[in-house]
Amino acid sequence: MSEEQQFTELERLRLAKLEALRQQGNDPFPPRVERSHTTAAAIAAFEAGGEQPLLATIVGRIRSMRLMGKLAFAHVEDGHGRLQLFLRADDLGAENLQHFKDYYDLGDFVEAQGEMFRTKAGEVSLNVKALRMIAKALTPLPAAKDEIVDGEVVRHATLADPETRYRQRYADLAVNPQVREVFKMRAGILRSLREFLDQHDFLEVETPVLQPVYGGAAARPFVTHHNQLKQDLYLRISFELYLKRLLVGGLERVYEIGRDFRNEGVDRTHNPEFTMLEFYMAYADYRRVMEFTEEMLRYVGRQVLGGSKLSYQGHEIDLGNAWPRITIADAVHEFAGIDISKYPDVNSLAAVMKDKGYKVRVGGSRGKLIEDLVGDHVEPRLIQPTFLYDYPREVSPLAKSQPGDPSTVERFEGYMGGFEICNAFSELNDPLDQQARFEEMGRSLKAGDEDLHPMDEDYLRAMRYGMPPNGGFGMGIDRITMLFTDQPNIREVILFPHLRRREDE
RNA sequence: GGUCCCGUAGCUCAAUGGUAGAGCAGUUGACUCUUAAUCAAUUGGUUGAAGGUUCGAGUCCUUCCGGGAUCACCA
Repeated sequence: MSEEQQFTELERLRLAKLEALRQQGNDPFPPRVERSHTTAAAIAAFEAGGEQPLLATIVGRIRSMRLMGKLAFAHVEDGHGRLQLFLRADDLGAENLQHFKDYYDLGDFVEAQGEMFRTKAGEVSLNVKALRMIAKALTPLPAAKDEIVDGEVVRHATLADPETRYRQRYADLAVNPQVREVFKMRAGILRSLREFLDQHDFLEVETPVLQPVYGGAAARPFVTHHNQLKQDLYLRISFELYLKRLLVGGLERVYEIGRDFRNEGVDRTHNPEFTMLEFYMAYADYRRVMEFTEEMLRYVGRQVLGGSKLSYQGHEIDLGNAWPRITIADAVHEFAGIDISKYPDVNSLAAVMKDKGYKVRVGGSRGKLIEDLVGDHVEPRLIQPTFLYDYPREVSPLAKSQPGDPSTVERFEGYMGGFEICNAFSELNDPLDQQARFEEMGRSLKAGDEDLHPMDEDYLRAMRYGMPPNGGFGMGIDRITMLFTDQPNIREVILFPHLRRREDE
């Protein structure tokens, strides 16, 4: 490909400047740089030191320029803030100022040395005595202007097209400071979850991503192949069955934070790969796990929000209170107007749903219909943190049955902001019951084929050695991050979300 | 996968079926306290792609590509 085709007109202009710098003996990408202060530290040191002389060498990216005859201003941004450069012919030398005007562009990384001072307009700035290019930007950043309104940087005409933002996240991050904040918050959430679990004697573990048998959730997997072993492998759809093997092995409290992969539709709350937290807690039941969940999210709120309140899409959500606990039966009764105890079989339930004008899936079990009722009529109403509990047995093959009610299991889901954020149960630890459930599930799935799950014989063998009673828990990190950062779309909290490949990639 | 909406300059956006434009960025010039600097001039387009209707298409139609919303799917 020729240079003409490879570069845009704007890029070719910058390429010429880069070449000119090289001709003059200035490496536009030097291997080492000097930095005495971050921009924020330089400003803080100047403010703290009264008006004492303060020499500083700062580095960063040029975000704005205002060029005059014998004077120029520029703002440089680094990871900590921004600092105005003041370049005056008298101090820098007329030739050096001209050099700056001729060869430096928005987006370039520079190293600037000088003395801190306050401009007539009152802004703490660096009176530059020496300036050096440390990384030339060939492509202009897709942003225009900064404005300071009440101390906040407002960026005008910035990159807004979601497709470009996701495909070129580097440009999005470089240009949209609020996007950087989302991912700092995400890191804070992960950090505080680990802190909380570590403080409660949990052991962080790592289990296989490539699995010979997938399980622990209902989803189609991605399939791959190991050449030497001549064996198909699946990217995990959950960690559950591996983590519970560890309880058999005597690890009482374990957790894993990692990636799950599900070969399903992509939408506002689903990405094919997503980050999950699962923990398993020996000798706890699902009620203990509910309390623990409340504590854990309260802790995260304190650490990353500094309190218990958050705002999600116009709703005020408070993590500080005990979460209301509603059985599935009561919730469906209240929000969908159906008393499911009166409809003990799939046909009668389907009939009453039809009477009420609700959509009824074909071939669904009674449990599946109840889940649909929850999804359509209950879930969207659960803005404040809420636990729904006691789920239908046939949609929960890994959960322990409710004593005295074989139709439900000890399972709960946590809801917030109108969607599901976590799923937990008193884990089934009876190997014979588990085998029966797998077989039952195998039969019902065989009818609809597609999602036929192979039975995990090794998991059953592990259970036969004896698994302590335990409570297990899973939570989508992406959705929690959506809530904490007030983002309506999961792609906004995933650095490089999955998009269809384009021809030019 | 179904339905609806969108794709115009590097970025943000205009343009009754009738000459493709503006602001910012860029380029040239002026300017020693600017901060969306200002002032003057100016470059930049296969309107996502390919067909079709029409005297004439950014605009209407078809197909395709990509994105968004929504539904379906996600025990």
